[in-house]
Amino acid sequence: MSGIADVAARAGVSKATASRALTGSGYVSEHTRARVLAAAAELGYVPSTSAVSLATGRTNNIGVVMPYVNRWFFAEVLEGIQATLLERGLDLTLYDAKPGTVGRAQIFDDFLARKRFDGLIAVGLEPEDRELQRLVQIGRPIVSVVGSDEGTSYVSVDDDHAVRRATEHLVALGHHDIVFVGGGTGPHWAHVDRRRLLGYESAMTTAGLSGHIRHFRSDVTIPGGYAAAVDLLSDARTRPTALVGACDEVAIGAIVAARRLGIQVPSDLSVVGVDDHEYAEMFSLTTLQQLPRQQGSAAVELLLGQIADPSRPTTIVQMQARLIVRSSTAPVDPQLAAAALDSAATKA
Amino acid sequence: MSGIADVAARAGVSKATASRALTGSGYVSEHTRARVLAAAAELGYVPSTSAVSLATGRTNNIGVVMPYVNRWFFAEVLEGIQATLLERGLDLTLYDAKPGTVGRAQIFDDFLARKRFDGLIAVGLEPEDRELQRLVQIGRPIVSVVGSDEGTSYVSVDDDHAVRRATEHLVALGHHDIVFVGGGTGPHWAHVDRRRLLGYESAMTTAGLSGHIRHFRSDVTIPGGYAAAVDLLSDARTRPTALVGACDEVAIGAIVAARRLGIQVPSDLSVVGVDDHEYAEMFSLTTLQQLPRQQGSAAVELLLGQIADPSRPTTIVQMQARLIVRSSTAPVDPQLAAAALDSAATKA
DNA sequence: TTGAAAGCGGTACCAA
DNA sequence: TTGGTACCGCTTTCAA
Repeated sequence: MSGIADVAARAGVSKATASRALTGSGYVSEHTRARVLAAAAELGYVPSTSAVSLATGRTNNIGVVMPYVNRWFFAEVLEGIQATLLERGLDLTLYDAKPGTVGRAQIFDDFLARKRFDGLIAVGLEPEDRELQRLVQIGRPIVSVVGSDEGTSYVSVDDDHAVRRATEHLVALGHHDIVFVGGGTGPHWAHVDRRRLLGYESAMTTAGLSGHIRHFRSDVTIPGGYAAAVDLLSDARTRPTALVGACDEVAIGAIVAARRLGIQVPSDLSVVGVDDHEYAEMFSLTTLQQLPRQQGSAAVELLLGQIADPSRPTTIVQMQARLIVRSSTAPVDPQLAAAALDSAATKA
Repeated sequence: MSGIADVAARAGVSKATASRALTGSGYVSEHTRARVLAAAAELGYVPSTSAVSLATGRTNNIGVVMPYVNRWFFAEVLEGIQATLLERGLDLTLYDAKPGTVGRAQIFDDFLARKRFDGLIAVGLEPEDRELQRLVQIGRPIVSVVGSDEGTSYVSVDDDHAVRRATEHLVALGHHDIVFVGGGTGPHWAHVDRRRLLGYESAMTTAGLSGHIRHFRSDVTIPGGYAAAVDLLSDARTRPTALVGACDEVAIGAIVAARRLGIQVPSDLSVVGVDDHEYAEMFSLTTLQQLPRQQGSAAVELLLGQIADPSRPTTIVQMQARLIVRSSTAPVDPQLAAAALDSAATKA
């Protein structure tokens, strides 16, 4: 528990000089610097973070706010952030702000107001107006991951492009009956899912399949996708030949459901997701890979830049998802396609 | 950005009185207290955490160290911790210490030494000796979740009991050929898995089935369980009639593998896990439920107690897992049992 | 019951 | 290049 005064005394210099030597700011002769460093090492000196913060106004800590930590995407982003901060010697304070909880209100009203951080990373937050206002009030740099239009810098994957690409892949395989699954089961859609739905719709329209546009709501989890797919696939008459999951979790749930129902993937049903989830490989899932760790990492870089120079303009980092073809997608079965045409004809 | 001096001025009292009124320590008349509180509210006063820490020596922050944040159990524990800390108004600093990384060494050598926390919760850390030493050096209260013998307080589920119970359940259904899957694929077993293996072995021995004891190594993840099960189940001659997963992830992976191989669960193969993972329901998995959130919550309580009164003795909270029977387990098929007997006879 | 003042452990300005 | 010293913002004796 020795302080800088002890180090200074041991090195035979003043506190001021010791501080300069230790922080590397200001003039210190090589000789004294060495003495001070040695003394610090001998004493096992560790600066008091609160004293440093109080004196400098910097906390060397970054706040991370996210609504979940137990979903793959969020956990990955968190690990990416953590790893990058670690390299920079910065701490990370986590705020778990689940929508609609008192805890969340408390985080926005009390915790964030304490400003125990130099900057904030908001992951998939989708703040309400009141919350957004709070965020702004804090007056610290903010970077969002999967940001909506918060007027802050953000990094995210190009959702429109990703799902468009996914849909095109299915279209290229001859599919027409392609349904989009996701969006949650609550009253309103999550922004990400909304954007992805639009990507699907525009790809369908471009392909001249606007008449086939169909979406089916599901929680964006594996059990959610499973439950939705059981509903969606049970009736052979309305069963699509292909399915786009709002994310891999939904897609995986759908694959599990299909198998349970005796529907072969990909011969009876093609499935594509977005994420490249850790289980994607095991389920041979064709997907659009986004790299959440890199997004986390990029968010840190962006934020640190903003902290270093607050006048830096708001920046957007848009990453492109990459198509990974595994074996959950296949050319549409001619018979199925014919059947679909028939039923379409019947309807008409 | 108004400080306590502003509040004091506005309330027409001294800083000292304002501080007393705000923190609720020491004598303050009702009248002045009200005035101070009102002034603080009007100014939107928020105390500077670094100043408070510097003056009191308390950070109002808890450190959490865990090797993963993207595995179900850890994420759940983390959420439990977070929620409980939130209620208490405490911040949480996360340290993601992956075994064998430079980041981990850095955490132990630099980050933890900064002591930016009043206490530490270590989740499934399994520290090496050097690390353990560091932990002790810090001189702050520590509580472990899934603790090994660190000489600290800890909370965990009774692994031996859980797996014993799981095994007994299978034995009661007439199974003899029961294999334990887990332990990771690395050079050494994780402590938890080791304890669980022992529980399995002792249950088998008690049931007079010591000759049938068999374990199969697998990463404790869904893909890990899947891969292991594919190996284990492919050969019909060595295929067990029942399987105990070191955790639900392994068990779920095994179920997925079995289905892929055309092996019916539970008629051809009974599977039981430990956890009650969020996917357990969807896979109808019979399991021993442990409640990681509650473990996280209990860890916080324990830690806060220790912080409030450092002389408090080391305490162990051992939770009991509860058997939840779903439909991944069934009485052993008489034919399979007979076949197993035959092969045993052949071997003998 | 209240106030003055001395820290808490650093940083940084200014003078030497 | 170094040292003295005034803060940073709050808590906490101690005296009034």
